[in-house]
Amino acid sequence: MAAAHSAARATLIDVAAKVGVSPRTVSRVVNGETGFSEATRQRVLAAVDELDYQPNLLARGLIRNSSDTFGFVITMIDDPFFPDLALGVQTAGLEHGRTMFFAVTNRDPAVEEQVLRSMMAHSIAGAIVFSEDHDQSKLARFADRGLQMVLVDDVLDHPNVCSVSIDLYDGARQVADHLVAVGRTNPAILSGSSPPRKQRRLRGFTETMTAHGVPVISRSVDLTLEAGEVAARQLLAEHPEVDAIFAFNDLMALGAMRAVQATGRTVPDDVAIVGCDGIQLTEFVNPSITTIHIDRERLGRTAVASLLELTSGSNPEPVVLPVELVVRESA
Amino acid sequence: MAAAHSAARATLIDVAAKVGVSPRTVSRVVNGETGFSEATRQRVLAAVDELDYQPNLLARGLIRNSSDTFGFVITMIDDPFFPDLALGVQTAGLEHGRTMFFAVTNRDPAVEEQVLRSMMAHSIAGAIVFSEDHDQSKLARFADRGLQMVLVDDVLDHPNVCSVSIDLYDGARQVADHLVAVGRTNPAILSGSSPPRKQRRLRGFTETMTAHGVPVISRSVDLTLEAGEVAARQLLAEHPEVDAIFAFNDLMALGAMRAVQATGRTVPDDVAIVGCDGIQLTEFVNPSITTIHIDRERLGRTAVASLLELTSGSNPEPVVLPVELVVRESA
DNA sequence: AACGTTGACGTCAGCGTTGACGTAAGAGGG
DNA sequence: CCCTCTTACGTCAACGCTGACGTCAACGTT
Repeated sequence: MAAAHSAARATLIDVAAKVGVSPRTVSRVVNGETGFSEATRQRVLAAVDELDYQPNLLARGLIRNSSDTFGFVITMIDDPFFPDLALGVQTAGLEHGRTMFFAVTNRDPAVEEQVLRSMMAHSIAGAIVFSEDHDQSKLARFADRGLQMVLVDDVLDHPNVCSVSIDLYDGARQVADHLVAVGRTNPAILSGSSPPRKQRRLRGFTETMTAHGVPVISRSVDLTLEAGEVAARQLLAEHPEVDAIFAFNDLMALGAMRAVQATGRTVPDDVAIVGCDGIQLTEFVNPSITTIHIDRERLGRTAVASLLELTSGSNPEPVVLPVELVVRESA
Repeated sequence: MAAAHSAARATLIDVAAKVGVSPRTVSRVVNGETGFSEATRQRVLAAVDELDYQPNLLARGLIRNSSDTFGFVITMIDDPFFPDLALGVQTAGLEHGRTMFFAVTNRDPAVEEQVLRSMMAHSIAGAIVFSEDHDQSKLARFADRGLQMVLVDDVLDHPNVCSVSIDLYDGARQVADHLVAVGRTNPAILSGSSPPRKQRRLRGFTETMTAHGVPVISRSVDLTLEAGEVAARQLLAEHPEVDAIFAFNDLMALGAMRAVQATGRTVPDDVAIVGCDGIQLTEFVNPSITTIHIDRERLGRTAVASLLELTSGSNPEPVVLPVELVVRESA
């Protein structure tokens, strides 16, 4: 079977031979260093163009012990939150000419370990990671081994790690205030099965409700539509008085809404529904879903900016992006 | 400004020194070659474990002139079709221990060029590409330079290229048959602004309708929800007799449905709506959308399988996956 | 006993690049 | 005219790994 037919890629040596200089000089021109005349520069560039020379990034990465590539690791991809985040990461990365390794862990710690190891083996410059590592020991170990990381919606105190998060405490507070303002008195929250440090939504909601003198029923469930539906059905069976459900993400909110409607109740008249993330879906279902809007693309861009800072040697401030409650029909 | 704190990674030489053999022997063990005793193997593996040795994939890629990494390039990511495809690609890739470069082109040919060049500079083994290159000259040029590619839903006759597609001609035929069966006589199709060779949906629909003696109104529009909405509004204004709209993808179908409803018409009583792809959204809107279901994850897995074949030297058969019409409320 | 064969290693070079350092020619200063 | 400095290069080694090939002891064969 024929191997890939390919005109062998031109190297520095080929370019150098063509111009009649040493490879080192070509390297200098290509990398924008100094130490060559304008005339030489022109001739080198012409040869680069003619031979369609492109630096071998593996060789460069090998001596520099770090490639220009970064990793992007997320837990799932069927929640539109993540594609939107990925778009921001990709766009910002491209603007800086960076190539990106990509992996979905399916919330499996073993997979997370595998992909981070693999990325390290490729000498990535750093990684943007959305992890659900419960104790952060794994992340800490990678950081100890020298992997620089930007954690999305998570924090870890380590010189190789910085953080980009979302002000979900405030978002949840806004939700609570809104629900109280529209007269709800028996709210429930479907919180995600995330690590406790990621439960700012839960704290913001319950603490604000408590301040209003309103008790909250809380359930911890999987972050999927199906889990939201099942949980809401049980919730309503056990607590028929519930008149508002705040879900950790929009998919769960949609699931909850279906459960509510399946019991013959009306949204929002009988039960108000509020989601979180502001994915496109929330606009198009009936009734449309009130949600905490997160600028996911901006979150991705910010993560890239922080990573570039981190890998260039400085220590970026943790970022916390603001959120906005978008009131629609469901609450 | 501290550089990344890192315990220098162990190399073959470190492992060899620890065991008391040559690096070449360690390499042999690590790569599962032959030529060492079982006792040596044990000792090497123990040292590998103890030093947490991981091969430097840049160095390996440099000598082999090809890394174990492959590229995955798509045009957009806000259409859930692509995340689902990505999930299949990622999962299958991971099963084979492959790391994946990822890029979104936003249908910009310049970006497509940039990312493919960048990936080639990283000596990727091959790429899975969903392109909208109108004339395929760019793809052909990359193939000529030696890049092995699997095209998704596209074909190109070149020894370095193979293809994984979807039987959308048949899908469109099923749609046409169904619409005729439920008594529609004035169908329209919102086709995408894709290259002609990707218009099998259009041909399948019109040819089948023609066979039924039914004329078809056709519009070519952008593959987005918004474009679908605008196009359907115009269509209904100019052709109020239209009683069925088949859209190239589900997002356009949803846009069309909104336009229909905005004119006071009812779906499906006044106008039937059929989409394509079978994204989750179609189940949850009201009315739920009849659509051609594509197994996107399988498509992704298949693409990986073909790429692995292609890069290992054989010439995989073009694959065409079957589709299934899922009849819901909208038609 | 001489000889080929096999297994289990080791040696060496080189993939393409860049860091560190060397050098020769010209400019500028005293 | 000598000395120093700068500019514009070139040389060499090394990054970590593996392909090609060499070596040496143990074994089996005639």
